Amino acid sequence: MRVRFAPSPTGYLHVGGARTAIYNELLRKSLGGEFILRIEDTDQQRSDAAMIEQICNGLSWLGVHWDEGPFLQSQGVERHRQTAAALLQDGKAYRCFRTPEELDEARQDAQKRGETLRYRDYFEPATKEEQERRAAAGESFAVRFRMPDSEIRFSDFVRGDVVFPAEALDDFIILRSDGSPTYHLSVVCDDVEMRITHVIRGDDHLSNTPKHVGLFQALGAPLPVFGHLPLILGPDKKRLSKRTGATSIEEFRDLGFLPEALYNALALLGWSPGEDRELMTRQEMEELFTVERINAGASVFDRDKLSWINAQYLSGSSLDQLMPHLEPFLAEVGLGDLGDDQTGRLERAVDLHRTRARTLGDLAQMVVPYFRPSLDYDLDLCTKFRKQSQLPQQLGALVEGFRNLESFTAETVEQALRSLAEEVGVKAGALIHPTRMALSSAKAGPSLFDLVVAMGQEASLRHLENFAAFLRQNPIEE
RNA sequence: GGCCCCAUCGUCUAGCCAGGUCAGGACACCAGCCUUUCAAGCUGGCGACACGGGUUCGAAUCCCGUUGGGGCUACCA
Repeated sequence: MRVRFAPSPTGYLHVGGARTAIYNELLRKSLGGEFILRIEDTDQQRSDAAMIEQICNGLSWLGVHWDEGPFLQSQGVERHRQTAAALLQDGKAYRCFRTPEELDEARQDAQKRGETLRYRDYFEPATKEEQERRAAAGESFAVRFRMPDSEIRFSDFVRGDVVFPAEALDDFIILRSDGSPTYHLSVVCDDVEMRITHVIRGDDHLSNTPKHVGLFQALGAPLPVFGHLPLILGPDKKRLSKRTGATSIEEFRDLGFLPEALYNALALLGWSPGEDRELMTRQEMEELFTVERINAGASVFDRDKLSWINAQYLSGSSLDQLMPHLEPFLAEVGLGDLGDDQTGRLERAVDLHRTRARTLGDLAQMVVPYFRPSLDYDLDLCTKFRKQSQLPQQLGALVEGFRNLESFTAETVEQALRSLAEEVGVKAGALIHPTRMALSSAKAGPSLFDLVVAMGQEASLRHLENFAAFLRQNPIEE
């Protein structure tokens, strides 16, 4: 079996395209075969080389692998033209000498009468002899495919059997008057050439499929199996657009989502393996994937669910998997050149905070205090502590207690803090909370004793001393 | 307008094809537990078969219609 993902490089890789690519890959993996990447750049004006690279990069980042390509559709134009010529020769297509203006006018007239213009009802194709005579005389023409005069039916594994009555079908252009092939001709030619067996693409092509079926038949090529994926909607239930949030894969990457998480989320959008399975490894998805379980209805892309899935991957992945993805975000918060000697501390810190983060950006932010020589404390957040006149000296005692510890572990640190609390007659919490503030300038976070150990003895003492000094300088008298 | 497609909690969905479980799960939200705090985790709660007709002892499930969404109707893809 051979599948293809065939984006047109008129824009970046968006979530809809990415999901189509994912389903293609999943089907390929579950059935075995080849996955071909083909860039549909027949519209040269709107195609852009930078976009092609962006699409490939997006797929690579997501972890979608293709076996062949990327092939540029534009490289096949000569072959497509020859196909059109053969169709013309066989009388399966004909030269159309009407100008676009003429057609436009006829269409508008029909519109006024409340009708839809059907080319083949209004314009009798010229006889073959006349066609050749006028062409030889240098008259400009487009090549129009003669649709069969019968209904077209095909089966779609998402929709079931789809029937288009003969009256709804019309002859359509396969070669423009400048000799360039149109999309419909090119896709079919390439799908035939590449021996594609399964065509998975967006819903918007469902109505185009009868044209393609007509072409496949005229070419005497076996029909591939079709599957048309429903649209992905934004939270407003309208087609996903930039107005309502991120739409490109790169945006999601920059927002701090892991590729595995996005892949999982996108796979679940319109497909479900049943049995209430949601979080799956790629291998599990490949094993569980069947086209029969793809939904026909459009679905809203839920950012909250993606965030949750991302959080699950953030806490579930190994540090080895996680760290490379985190790197760019560390750089963004000024932690780009931490030196190898800090790797251990960094990993401990990441490990401590990963269950608290939803995105890589969150995580990078949380880790910042571990690598700052001193922290800025927020006066308002510290109001409570500033009112406690005994606190600076208690923290001083804590510094001494920590300094004298022979081994610096969560247990020994906890013991030291608790015994000091008992000594000075306060609850442990009365020392725990200011210590957390001292070390992280935050009022909440991981278990304090884990935090102290991850911070390290030297840095902990330094922050504690700084914080005590800050409190002495900013007291609130009561 | 014509043709084609779609319709279960706010969202993603299971169930539909082979009618018969309090319509199940997840996200979000709310509450409780855990706890030095915040998360995570655990427990519970809230919440849906778009509407109207049929067929049937019985309909989310089958049929028809309505409404609402979407696509195509290009010498765009």
